[in-house]
Amino acid sequence: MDQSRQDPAPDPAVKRLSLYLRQLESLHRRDVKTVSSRQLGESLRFTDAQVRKDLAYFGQFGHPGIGYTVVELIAQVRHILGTDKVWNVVLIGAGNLGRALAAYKGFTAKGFCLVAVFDNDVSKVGRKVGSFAVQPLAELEATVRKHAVRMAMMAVPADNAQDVADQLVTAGVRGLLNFAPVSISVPADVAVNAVDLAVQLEQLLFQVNTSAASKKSPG
Amino acid sequence: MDQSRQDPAPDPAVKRLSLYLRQLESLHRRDVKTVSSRQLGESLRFTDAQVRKDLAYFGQFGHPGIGYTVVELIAQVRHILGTDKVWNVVLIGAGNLGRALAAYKGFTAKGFCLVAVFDNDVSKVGRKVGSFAVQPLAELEATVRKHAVRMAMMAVPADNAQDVADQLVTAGVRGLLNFAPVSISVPADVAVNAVDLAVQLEQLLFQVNTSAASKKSPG
DNA sequence: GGATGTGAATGCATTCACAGCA
DNA sequence: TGCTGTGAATGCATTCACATCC
Repeated sequence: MDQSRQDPAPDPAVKRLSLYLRQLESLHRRDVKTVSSRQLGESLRFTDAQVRKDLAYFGQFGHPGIGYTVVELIAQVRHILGTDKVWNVVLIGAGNLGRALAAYKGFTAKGFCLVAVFDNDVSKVGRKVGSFAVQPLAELEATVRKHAVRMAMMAVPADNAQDVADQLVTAGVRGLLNFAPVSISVPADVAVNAVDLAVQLEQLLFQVNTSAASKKSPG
Repeated sequence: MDQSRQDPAPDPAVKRLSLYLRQLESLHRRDVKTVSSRQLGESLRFTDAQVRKDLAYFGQFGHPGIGYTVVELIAQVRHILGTDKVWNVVLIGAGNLGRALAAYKGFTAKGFCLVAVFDNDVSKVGRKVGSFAVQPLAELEATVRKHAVRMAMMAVPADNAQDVADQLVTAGVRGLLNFAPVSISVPADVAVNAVDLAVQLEQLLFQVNTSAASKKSPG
């Protein structure tokens, strides 16, 4: 299906790929035509060797003596990540965070398309979130099938998270972006990516207090 | 200042510490008294050795033959992370995401205290976000000083992020939790932790498409 | 000269395996 | 027996350094 597979492609490299893409898109908006591995890495605080090796896992995209041409590399990275196509997603949870996610422009800019919003709270069902009427979870499976949804964002209370995850898996969703502050269990063929806002702040606090600062998590 | 420092404490271990704490608090709510390294790690998909080594970086908290006593370990981990004290934070950005963050209960549950909300958009200044009237950034420095604020959450547009970061640093803030989809530059003694929602979804997509699934980022 | 791609070397994190204690 | 704490061994990611090409 894809071109030049070699090694299994290390997981940390994939995480950085998204950040490279973000930089590249920024360069493109500023009409920059080519970029070197050093330039691409510097604002992210990655070494040039790191950038080259990461990209080389997926193919040979550079031009010796020149660097990488921005539009070309953008296309390649999008293809690798899969964002050269549009993917439908659903959102579970119409609380404060859920509504913010529904309104977030960044998702559509990356090619994701929200197709429905769900919540089991009867006081929320039927209310509008953006252009969507909140649906009960009973309608999840039908919507997932109809729109070929493979990913869901979960912005639900901790107590409901496992239950909601189970329903999503049953409905056929293959990837969960979990904002609830609990770890959830899913079958091995389902992917989970967790974003715990309080944990992020907690980790920042540790960095601040040890004042080692200016280390990991660039962005 | 703190008890048993040995090695510089590996960064990945610190990231997991927050997750251990989350599990421990959950166990405590269920009245569980003691927990083994195996039990503590299993729902997070960490090995028992990993858990023991991580905790051992900070001291000797366990009881051979028994495990760790939950309340004891909670206190220790909170002390290590610094969440045994209350920390004041400010929020910049009163858009959709900002308002969701302001309302998020998870922060106060961890001991963080939001003390002010800022935005430079004149249409937002003065409006209420929760119990806070949105202030202009001109008032940032005074508020930071008054409440001894060391950390800020940035939920601002990408174009303003660097400018806002600069102002926060000038005002004396030492840690930034950045939700804007750009990398920002700060002095070496300031910590940045970035949360890019679109990047999270992008990385989930890759996992789903390679269907290797069920790997990293537990939670 | 300037830049990529990549084997080799380094460094770091995880896992193993076991001594020691309850 | 059950479990921790920890040196030693393993495995993996990053960095180095250089052959190669524009």
